[in-house]
Amino acid sequence: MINKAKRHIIRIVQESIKKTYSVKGLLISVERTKDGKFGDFSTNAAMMHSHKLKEHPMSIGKKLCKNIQQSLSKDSFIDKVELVKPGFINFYISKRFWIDVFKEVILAGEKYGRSNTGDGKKILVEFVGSNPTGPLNVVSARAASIGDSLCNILSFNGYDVKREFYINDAGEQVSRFVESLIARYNQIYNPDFPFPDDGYHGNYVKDMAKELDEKYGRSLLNKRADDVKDRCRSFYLSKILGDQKRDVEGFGVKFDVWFSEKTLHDSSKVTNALKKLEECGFVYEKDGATWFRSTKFGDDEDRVLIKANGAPTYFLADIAYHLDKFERGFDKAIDFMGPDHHGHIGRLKMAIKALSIDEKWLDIFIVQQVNLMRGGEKIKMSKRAGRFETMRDLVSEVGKDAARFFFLMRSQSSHLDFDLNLAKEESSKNPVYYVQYAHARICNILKHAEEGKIDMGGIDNPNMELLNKPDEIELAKTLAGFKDICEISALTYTPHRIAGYLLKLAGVFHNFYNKHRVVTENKKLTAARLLIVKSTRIVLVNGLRLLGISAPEKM
RNA sequence: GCGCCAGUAGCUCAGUUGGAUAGAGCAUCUGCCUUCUAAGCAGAGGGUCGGGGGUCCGAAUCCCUCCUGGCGUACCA
Repeated sequence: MINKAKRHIIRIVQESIKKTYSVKGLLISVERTKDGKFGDFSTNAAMMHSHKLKEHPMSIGKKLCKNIQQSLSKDSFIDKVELVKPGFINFYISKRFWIDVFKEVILAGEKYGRSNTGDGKKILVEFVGSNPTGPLNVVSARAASIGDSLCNILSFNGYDVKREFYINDAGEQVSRFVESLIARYNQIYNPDFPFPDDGYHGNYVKDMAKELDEKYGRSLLNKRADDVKDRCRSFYLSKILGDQKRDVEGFGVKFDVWFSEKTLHDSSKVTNALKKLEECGFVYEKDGATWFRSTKFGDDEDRVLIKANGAPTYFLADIAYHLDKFERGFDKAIDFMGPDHHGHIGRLKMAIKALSIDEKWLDIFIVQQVNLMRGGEKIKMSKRAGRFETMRDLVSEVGKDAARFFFLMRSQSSHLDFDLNLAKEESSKNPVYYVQYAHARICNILKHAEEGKIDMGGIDNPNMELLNKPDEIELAKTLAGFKDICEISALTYTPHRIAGYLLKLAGVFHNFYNKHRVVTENKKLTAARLLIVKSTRIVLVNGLRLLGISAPEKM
């Protein structure tokens, strides 16, 4: 709808330029105005080209404007064209044009807002992935909301999207965890058994040791160390991954692939990646270790790929992982990483470059930290104390909808203060309810209309001309903007725009609701207004679905 | 020291890639429920967009510089 208008206006302006000036190749842009007092669309053509044409913007604008006005046919959907102060040419669109949106929405239904900008491109989004050394925390919850919602949005725009969870089930941290677990297990029988200095202190390790004890009893005490490690490893991994999977699914996220880092090592993909880097000439040996010449790409120092002890670093494994993604045929890969991965990003991109993969193939975003607040007080998060920091506790306290919405209101790159009291509050202060309430209200109107058994003679084709109140037009314009928002949000990987849009739409609707009754004695008007309300509902539902948030019919 | 991110209303944050008088929510104040949900609406106050330069017809947005905060700067992940 908006695109249609935009294209039309661009053509008109171009023709007008052609008629007035002989200069060729002048680009013009037409934008939606952000304020209604400047009309609906505007072009800055006169200002943009005043330099090239060596003429004052207002003077150019005057000519163009006059031309355009003359060329408008009587049945054009452009009501008015005017030239304003610095040189903007503003276009006012007729009410009739906007009103058509309601029918368009109803017709498209759950498809309304979709686009095909993705053109079936295969895109892999990796998010949440973490060390399997404990329950998922609130930052993971934030990443889950953002990653999942972005995937929804990308699919909505015609991309072929896969969600992937990377399990860091190899390397140092896992060994450390196993050591901690073995220590806790031993402590059941011998309280003096030493606990490793760099071990995991959380209480869940003790709980897990108890479960281990339930399964094996004393039998592990006198087994070979290697054997014990293996058993503990697989015991705890399946346990923790099971928990993480449940947490994530309880949050409404379903991953297509749970990718194990260990399989990269086992399948020699890691060594292959190293070989490729070698072939490209960016690898050398020093001090018994194998290094990546990242300084060639602007790094401060070169980075280790194979440690002196012969074990590959996380860095090398991650290179192998991304090479694997590339070889799986994805047109694009997106990673969401935790704040602690800051330094890693640049290096990973360097490695990608070294493998002569297009830099633009990989985009990496940091999901910033979350401060949990309660009544203005920051809750101190400490892994040791194992206090309120897990995704599960968060969801059980504030609910999936509130948690997701709060995470999706903000852009992922900024630090977030998450107020638990506010998220829990069932009141006007809580933005989640604000949006959901709009939906519930609509459902109630529809129910009311049905119960009233109002006979809608000729309801099949209500007379939309009856809709001419400013609030109705405003609603139409807002609904028309949904598609643009979806597209921008997909193109810039910013799901929070959808949340922002929904808040706006809910506001416009609440305003309309308070000023006008939908179901009245006036049957024709009722029929037309029911169409408004139904189409608003569709957009609310579509938007909430993109965020993974429910649209309750009653509140 | 170096690198990345941030600094916008009392608080928490948006700002569609350079547009017009910088926007929401919370908090504060004033109105609105015999009529489809008041979890709502309308209105008011509140700003040197961290400071200073520069580019441009036009800057919160781009460039330079300084100040402040967070994080990173491992043969951890």
